[in-house]
Amino acid sequence: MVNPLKNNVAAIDLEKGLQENYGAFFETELLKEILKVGKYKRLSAEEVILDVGQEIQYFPLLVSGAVRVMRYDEEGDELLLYYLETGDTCALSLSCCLGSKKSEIKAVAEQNTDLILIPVEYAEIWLDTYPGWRRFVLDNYHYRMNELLETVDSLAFMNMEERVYKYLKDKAMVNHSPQLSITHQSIAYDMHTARVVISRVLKNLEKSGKISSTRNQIELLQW
DNA sequence: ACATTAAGTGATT
DNA sequence: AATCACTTAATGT
Repeated sequence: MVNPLKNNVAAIDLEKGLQENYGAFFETELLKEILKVGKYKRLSAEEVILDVGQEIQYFPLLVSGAVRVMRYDEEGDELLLYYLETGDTCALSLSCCLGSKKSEIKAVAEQNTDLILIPVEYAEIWLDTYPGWRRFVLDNYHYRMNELLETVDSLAFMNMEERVYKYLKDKAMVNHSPQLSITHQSIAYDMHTARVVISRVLKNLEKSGKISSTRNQIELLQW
């Protein structure tokens, strides 16, 4: 049985979240359609939204929070690709759905996150019917591509210390706080390297006054 | 008090 | 920059 009260609350959240974050870009008709077919969803931190090999059924619109998008191999070694923040969507989702392919990535909630889920069949049709939607999807594609290039650049051209520092800055950015609750091990995981390497690099960053750190806690002193 | 987990270090490749 | 082997420090029960 669906609880009508709970449903009602979700409906209000959906409308509010939609208006605040997307009201400016989308046509009124489109907003109405989204209200009709979109589903509101709350994710708690570290909840897995999508995993490799999963069929993509929904197109996500971030309303609050952040999502990290990562790649991993057979041995479970991971690499962080980029974050999605409020007002973003995962453009990869669309390219996947169009070819009805399975997901190439894993998406995990970085914090508690609210999103609106659009069934893919609508997302595809709207490309033709709403210029605002098309613009939004293409822009997002562009942003994600740029972030991916940034990640590739950091892998190819930056040394470990620069990479770790960038990682910390990005993380502070999406979490809106220079204080990060994180272990050396989990950084190593995200950056696909060994914990000892991270520990040593962090020590250097600390010596040069860029961060301060204690167990499970790193603070960026300038960013 | 003891076990577990996080972080630091020297030596080697 | 990665790996090994080990130590030390912080924390949970």
